[in-house]
Amino acid sequence: MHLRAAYTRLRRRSNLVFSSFGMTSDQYVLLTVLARLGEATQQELVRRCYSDTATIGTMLSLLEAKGLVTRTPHPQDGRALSVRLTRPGRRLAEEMRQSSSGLRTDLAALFNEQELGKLLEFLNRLAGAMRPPARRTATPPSRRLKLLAK
Amino acid sequence: MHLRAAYTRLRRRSNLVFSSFGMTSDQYVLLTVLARLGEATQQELVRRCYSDTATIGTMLSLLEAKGLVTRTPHPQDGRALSVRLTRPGRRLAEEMRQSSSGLRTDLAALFNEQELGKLLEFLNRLAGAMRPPARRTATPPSRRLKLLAK
DNA sequence: CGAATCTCAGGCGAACTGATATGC
DNA sequence: CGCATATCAGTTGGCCTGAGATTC
Repeated sequence: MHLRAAYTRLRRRSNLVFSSFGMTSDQYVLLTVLARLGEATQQELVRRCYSDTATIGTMLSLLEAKGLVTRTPHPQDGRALSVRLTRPGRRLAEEMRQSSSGLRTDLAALFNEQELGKLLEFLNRLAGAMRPPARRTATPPSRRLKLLAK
Repeated sequence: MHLRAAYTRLRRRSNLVFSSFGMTSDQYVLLTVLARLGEATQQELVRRCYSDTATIGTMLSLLEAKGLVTRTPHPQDGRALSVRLTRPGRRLAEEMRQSSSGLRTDLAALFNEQELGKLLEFLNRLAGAMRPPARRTATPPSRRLKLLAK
């Protein structure tokens, strides 16, 4: 519940900030991750944004229509797409970052360095434990059955 | 981003657990909050679930249709509804709690008592800072203007 | 062949907005 | 009257599933 409270409120406030750009916090995350990577396959963005392929694909095609990203065939892997920010995309990401500086300042004021380290470590631990079951190339031979749907 | 990772993964895993009941983690939260309160107005559930009136209203009318909750006029306040779990509602909440015991065990194993205390305190601090602007019965006489929307 | 990347179609739960009725 | 509680209608963004095409 605490996690829920913190996350939903942060997201709500972020959405408020970004709504003036006609963007959402999820789209901001995507742009920011992309800005940091420079170039990435959709698959990689899926992992880094904790989303799924269909959603990321849809979001990217929207951002592409807005001229914020480009998607070109990946040189080494014909299946994949290489996604990059365009100049306007990079600019928008920067503008959004600046417009959320107040929010980030507020957040930074909440924790001292040591506390922040601990908090991030705790969240990391939690996210690690909740990692989706590692993709197995073949489903393990046998598995406890826990169906019992209502 | 860490908060995002932890929350989305936890929610995803929870949804997986609860999908066998045809329920979502949000609905589980609502049932659980209601079980703890015994009786509540929708407004109170909105606050405790960090949601909004329209969403809670829709969710409750669905749960009511399933026979899990009842909504009766509030005795003291004619505007409000008094929401309660039905017997089946209480039973389902308990079944869902049990079916998620494995998940909760996994979570509990991640932190010792002191760490858990710190984590909850940190999240509390964060949620507190992100609290939506306190409802003012009359907008305060003057207020720093920070509009500057794009 | 199996496995991975991506697209498409459809459906769904939850969030948000704006309007409305009603009771404080 | 203003304010609060709740409902309704409509829209949206994101998640999910299942199907298919393509490439490794």
